[in-house]
Amino acid sequence: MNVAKTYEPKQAEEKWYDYWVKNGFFRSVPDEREPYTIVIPPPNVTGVLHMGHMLNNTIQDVLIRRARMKGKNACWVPGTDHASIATEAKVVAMLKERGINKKDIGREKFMEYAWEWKEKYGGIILEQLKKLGASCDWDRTRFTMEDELSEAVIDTFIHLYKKGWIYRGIRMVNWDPQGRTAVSDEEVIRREVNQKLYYIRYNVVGDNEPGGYLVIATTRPETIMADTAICINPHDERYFHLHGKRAVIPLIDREIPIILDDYVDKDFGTGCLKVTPAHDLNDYELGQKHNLPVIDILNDDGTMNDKAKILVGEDRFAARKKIAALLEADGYLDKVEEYKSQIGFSERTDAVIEPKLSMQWFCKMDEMAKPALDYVLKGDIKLIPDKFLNTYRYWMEDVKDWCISRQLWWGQQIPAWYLPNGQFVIAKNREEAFEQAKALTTQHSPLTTHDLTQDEDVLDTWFSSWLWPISVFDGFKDPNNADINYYYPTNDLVTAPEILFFWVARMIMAGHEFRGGAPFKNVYLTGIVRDKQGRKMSKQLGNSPDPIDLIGKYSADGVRVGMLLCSPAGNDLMFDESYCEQGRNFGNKIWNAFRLVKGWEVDHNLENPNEQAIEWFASRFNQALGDIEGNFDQYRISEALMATYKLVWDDFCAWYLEMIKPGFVDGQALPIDSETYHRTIGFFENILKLLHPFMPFITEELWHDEMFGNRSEYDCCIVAQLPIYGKINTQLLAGVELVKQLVGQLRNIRQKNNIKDKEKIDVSVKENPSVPYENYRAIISKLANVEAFNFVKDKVIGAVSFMVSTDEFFIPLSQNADPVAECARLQKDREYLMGFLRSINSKLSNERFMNNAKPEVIEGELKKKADAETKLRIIEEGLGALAC
RNA sequence: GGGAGUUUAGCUCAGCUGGUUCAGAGCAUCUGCCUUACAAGCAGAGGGUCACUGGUUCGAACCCAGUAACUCCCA
Repeated sequence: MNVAKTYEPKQAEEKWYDYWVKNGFFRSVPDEREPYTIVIPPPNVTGVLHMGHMLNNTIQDVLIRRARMKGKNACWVPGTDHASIATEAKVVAMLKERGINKKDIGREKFMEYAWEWKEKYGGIILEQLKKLGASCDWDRTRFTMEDELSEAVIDTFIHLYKKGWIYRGIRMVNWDPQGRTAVSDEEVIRREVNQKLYYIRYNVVGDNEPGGYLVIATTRPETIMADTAICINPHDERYFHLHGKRAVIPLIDREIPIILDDYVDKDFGTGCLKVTPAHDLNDYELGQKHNLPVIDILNDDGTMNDKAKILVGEDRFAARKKIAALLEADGYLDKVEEYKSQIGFSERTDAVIEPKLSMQWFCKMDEMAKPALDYVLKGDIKLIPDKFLNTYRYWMEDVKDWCISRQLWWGQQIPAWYLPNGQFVIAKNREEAFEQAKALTTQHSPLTTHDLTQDEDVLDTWFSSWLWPISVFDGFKDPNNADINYYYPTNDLVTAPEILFFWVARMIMAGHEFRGGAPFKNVYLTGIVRDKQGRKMSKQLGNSPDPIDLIGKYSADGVRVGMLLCSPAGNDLMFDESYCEQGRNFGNKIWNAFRLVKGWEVDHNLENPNEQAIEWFASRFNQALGDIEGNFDQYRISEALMATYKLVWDDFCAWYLEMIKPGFVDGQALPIDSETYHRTIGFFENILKLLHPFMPFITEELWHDEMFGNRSEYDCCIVAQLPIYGKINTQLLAGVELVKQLVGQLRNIRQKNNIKDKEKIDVSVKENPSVPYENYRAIISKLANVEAFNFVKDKVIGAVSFMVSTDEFFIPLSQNADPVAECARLQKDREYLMGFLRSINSKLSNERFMNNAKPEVIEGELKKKADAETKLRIIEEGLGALAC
């Protein structure tokens, strides 16, 4: 036989992926079958595959392949999002390298470069998914910034604006000075950072005494020039003398009022709070309340502007150091303390977020949040695992308006058009805007289309993504088309809990608003992939293996299995390469089982000696099939995999194949009978089907081997129908369980007594055992190399004895068993059994137990008692025979 | 500071409505094997005070209360 000893996955992976694509197995078009739909969480178009994607997409592929094999019309829609901040940052960096400044070339030219970038790098991540085996319908690949999807975004904006749900307003936003854009609350990552708390003296006007100053504590001394008040708690006795006074900002000598508000915590810092409305959210609110002016001293890039009066042009962090020195030099700095606090960082650029007042577009959430919450509460949409329900509710009940504008170019430009007088209209294009604008203006001031200027900003990428399940099926352009009617709502969504709110929740809102229903039925939330030390895998830390390297090392099937082995739903997974190794080894095991069967020669004249083994495995297979189905129903994918793994490795390879495989005579392999052979091929084929969703490549490779017969072009594992649940012979299953225990005992005794596997042994069992062992003679003698299997009336003196269930076995050895050791063993067993009986008897004699316990529990106890008593009697006989 | 979650074998996890002396799986470990499918393997074995303290119960890994550690979310 010239089949390689180890499985070589490389060629198989390429060959079969191409074959699947070529034959259109991933392709889905509406037909009369039941649809099963997944839309991919669109990865960032400029991104590369990381471990999180691997996990996420492996799960989706398992689900989609399984659905396909259950006869559903499975459709997995792939695509990418345009990731405005990340992509724009990359394009800006590329231009910078070429010596080009974004501002110099203007919007249009910039967009050309950006598209060029997208065309060049945009496909990478999808190509990588193919390596993993992802069976997406590539003909349906979408991109959130392609024309049709962009149109959907603009139409949505206009729709919501007309409803009064989109408005423009000045708000404190999270400003990313590096990306020079506002980012949403969800894109801010808070981290605890060691900082310094500066204690700064402010002189009090009209108080020239030596102690005529107050002290404030701040972590941001560079913002003192933006102060517009000092606030104290009206009940703070220390500061009664300051009521109605004014203070002077050091260095710039500007006078500001001292105001009173309960908001100030008397115990924090000095009890005096500097109020800087332009640079702190709480201060802003305080400022609104007290009608304070707003002085913004920072430029968009985080440098000081001329309103700061000093340190103009300095970066905020440089300014902080310098101002501390200036304050100290002039005697305004009381002291500096170490201080720990949470600081926000931009998820995209990692820059420290600057609270900043700016004009932004917002989408009102309250009305949309309510129905979106109800879908989940009522169970129309199931979160898996359901522990996320609480978090979801908590967030949705207190949802803030969504800041949807971004100060970028890469994205859909906001369809707001400004008139010269500052008024604006919302329209799909300049012409429509002009029509609307005309209505706003008086006849005396004629307007031309060129007088309109479009809003410079673009929409948040999530404002595209939230439409994804609808827009990929052109549900906006053509709300009644065949695709959306067939595929939508989708079935399962597989994503990370981190984006439960800003993606999942908003998709539900969009589903309700635009289609009047939920966009999917189940949301499977995966965990975060962490390294062995529990750290989140990230590029910055460099603790993430390259998925493509992993595939090269362990095969795509191996990595898929590796990911799933350590991924309980919703819990983080501590990834380790050794799981992939386990996956690879599993592939090799399957390969070798195949080699074994392939090597058999069939003799049609032979009788089938393996009836029991065959019937047993058929039952065992059906039993496992039920377990696996149950696991999938509950989305316990890693358990479904483990059940499959054990079925294949333990039951099929270690037991079944060993039971039936022909032996050797004089170095000559014996042939196998035709029935056993064909039944085994059938089992193997079913196993390939069961394995396929997890390990698509090796199963497809083996599927096409001639051993399984001739296959037509479209007869592929990927579209084979999963085996149908058949009947289970429970008696047979129970019998073989005992046979397996017996074989285990025999092997154990061999090892303990140094009996070689090749050396035959005789075994006797006491008459009338609980299982008809004579039926299993062939199996037992094969698996344990037993010569004679006898039934005896009495104990065999001098033999090693042991028990399986309540049956007593003897192995006569050439030299008699050591009576002392035998005695000790029996005594130990007796002790255990007596303890066991005591505990059962105490239950059975307990009135309350007898009154309260369910009848079947009591029955169970009685059965246990009877079994234990039988065993105890046998052991005592044995002890008597040994006279110890 | 508020809320949620986790804690079971060396590691990663199961353990459904309390009911076998109930503690289980995979990997890792140890021992013996290169036995003509597979050393990426075969056979066997060892390993746990179910975080801690108390309570409810005839009976608790499971229910309740408190404590500790870790993780996440929100402020």
